[in-house]
Amino acid sequence: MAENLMKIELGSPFAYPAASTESGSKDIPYCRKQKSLGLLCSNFLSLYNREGIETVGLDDAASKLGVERRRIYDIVNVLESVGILSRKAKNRYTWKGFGAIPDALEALKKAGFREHGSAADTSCSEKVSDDEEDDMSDMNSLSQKSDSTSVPKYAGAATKAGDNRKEKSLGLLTQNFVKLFLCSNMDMISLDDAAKLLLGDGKHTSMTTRTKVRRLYDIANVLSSMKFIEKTHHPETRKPAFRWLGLNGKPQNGVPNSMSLTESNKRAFGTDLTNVAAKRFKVDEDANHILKPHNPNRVKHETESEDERTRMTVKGYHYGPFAPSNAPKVGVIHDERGKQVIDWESLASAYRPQYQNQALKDLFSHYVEAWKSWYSEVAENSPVQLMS
DNA sequence: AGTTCCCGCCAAACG
DNA sequence: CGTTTGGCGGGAACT
Repeated sequence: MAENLMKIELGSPFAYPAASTESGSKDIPYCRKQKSLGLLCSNFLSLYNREGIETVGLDDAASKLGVERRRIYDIVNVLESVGILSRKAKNRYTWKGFGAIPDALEALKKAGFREHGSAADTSCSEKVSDDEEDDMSDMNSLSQKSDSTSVPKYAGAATKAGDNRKEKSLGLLTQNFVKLFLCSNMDMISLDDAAKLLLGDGKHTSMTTRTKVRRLYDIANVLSSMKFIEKTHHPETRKPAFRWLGLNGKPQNGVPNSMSLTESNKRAFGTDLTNVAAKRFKVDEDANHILKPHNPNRVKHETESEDERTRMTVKGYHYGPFAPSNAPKVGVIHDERGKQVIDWESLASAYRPQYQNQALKDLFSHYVEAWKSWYSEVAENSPVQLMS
């Protein structure tokens, strides 16, 4: 009997059909697509990404977007992980805007490297903590107390089922997911693999993984709507995976002349701890990536006709100033981090991961190592486009 | 049949 | 105690 119904706000321009218990059924059958987190995120962003906004209330957002509170928490948590929002108080978040993203990502990258500074580099040149100024952005609210933030590392005993709540938060998961892209050489990964990696130690029950993957889907949808990542497919294995786009397809500043001065613009875009040079656009996947170890795929046809948009043309909603970005933005930054032009996915499939739960860290190093050796081999063989 | 992932129950966390 | 947050996983929409 304990029937607990959450009431759904109606009457907003986005009011979803809601489960019409009986009768009625005059309108749309129900379209899952229109209720996706990704779409909700787009709406959320276009609703708040405008001048004048400096705080967002959860209740306000929920009713304006026509969704239950629960959904707002999901959106807000991942947005906060990327720096767009910041929890100010109960029921209230501070709008930081897209301008805060670069710094947030930078901080994540640093944190990521700090955590598992393996890498097994030949010279093992640990980059001393030089870098004057240091991360300007606060240590982020998500960074809990000491303790191993993300990846719990190998731990023989149970991780003291104490504050597991936070360790499993969507926000933390998001950050770790992003770190995966920022700190490793892999720029394409399947959610399943990501789940295993981020699962940390612990026993991998089929169920725990499933749950984690569910969460990753949620995150991926939001990140996708912001164009941080893009869904693709592994070249050989038709397995779906996500590729990191970073700050490539989006304008850095929403408004042309941000009112007053942008206080958060301290450093230019020299950001990158990985050397290498600039990458040019995205490397399309197409049918040309063989796992041939000697594959001189430098030719890279720049066709990129894989665009078949599908611009999620909702009934009548529009994103605000950002999202779509089909046209070449003029003020685009040069790429926040030099990524290799080479696609590492080829060898990835060759290495067919089968790691289980023992060493995620090892796996990590493996990827790096594998890529390195392969890369140097190719580099010697051909010029590769690494122009600085 | 497998993948994607929305819904909302219900328990921590926080007044 | 009531609220706010937000894990978590069933199971339905979508390949």
